[in-house]
Amino acid sequence: MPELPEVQTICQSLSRQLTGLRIESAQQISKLRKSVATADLDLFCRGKTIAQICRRAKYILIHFSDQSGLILHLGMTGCFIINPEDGIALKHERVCWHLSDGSRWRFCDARRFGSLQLCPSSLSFEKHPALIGLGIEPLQENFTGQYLKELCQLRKVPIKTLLMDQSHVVGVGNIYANEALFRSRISPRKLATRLSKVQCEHLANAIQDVLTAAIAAGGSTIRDYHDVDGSEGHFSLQLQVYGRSGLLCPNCNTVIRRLVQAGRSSFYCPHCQRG
DNA sequence: ATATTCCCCTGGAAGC
DNA sequence: TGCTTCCAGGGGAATA
Repeated sequence: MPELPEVQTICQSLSRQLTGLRIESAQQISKLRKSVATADLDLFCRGKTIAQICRRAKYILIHFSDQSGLILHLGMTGCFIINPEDGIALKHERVCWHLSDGSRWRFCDARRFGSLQLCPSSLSFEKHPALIGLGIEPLQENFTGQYLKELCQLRKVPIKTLLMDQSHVVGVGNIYANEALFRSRISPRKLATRLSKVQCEHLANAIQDVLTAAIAAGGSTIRDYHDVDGSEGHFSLQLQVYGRSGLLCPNCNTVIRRLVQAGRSSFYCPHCQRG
């Protein structure tokens, strides 16, 4: 479900609502792809204060004041709800934390592709196995056309597959890979190694532009994604190719096509994206 | 080492 | 109305 803009939006909301609160107790209600037994989770979290919440790739990092923390991933359908304690489990509620202000922070996830991992104070977040192999943050200043060109060199994968590989560039998933390629007029099938310097410049800029615009719009709600307060992301209205096969290209009126790459749908305009 | 394929799981939409 | 099939913002393990 969530890519960088959605995770960023959720992090900002969590940060506003949870920073400074203490965890009274924690409970795992049912398992996720990676999760922690209730007894261990409760022992780990109990009495700790939430100092800071930030994002790395599509992971949410909960920093406690004792330097330990939690590493959360939303998978495809994960979401959070924070509301007054009512003692009633929500549908698909997987983990919950009881907080010092009387509220309950719930991690819900229908498909259970999400994950929860512990990061002890003895281990810095960057060295945690979940985060150690991750690639560059695309909104960082050193993510340039030149950097992307070097990444593409020697790689005989389609550029779209490379963009979605979190060990190279993080945060770009299926929606924004498709949109960035459309904006830079590059075919999703083009082999990474065959991109020119200029195309890499355009693509790096397109990735930054589309992610920035999506963050400003609060992300893209296609079906499941909602912010912590339940609100939808409005960037879905600005999507130009994602999910639009059979509809007309906004630039040239050619019919947008769908193809499958590495098991995921790609959407593109066969006329605009010939490069 | 690096690149596709399959699987994890649930629910909504579309087709018959 | 109901059953079946396909599809979904991710990632990791098992294959080629």
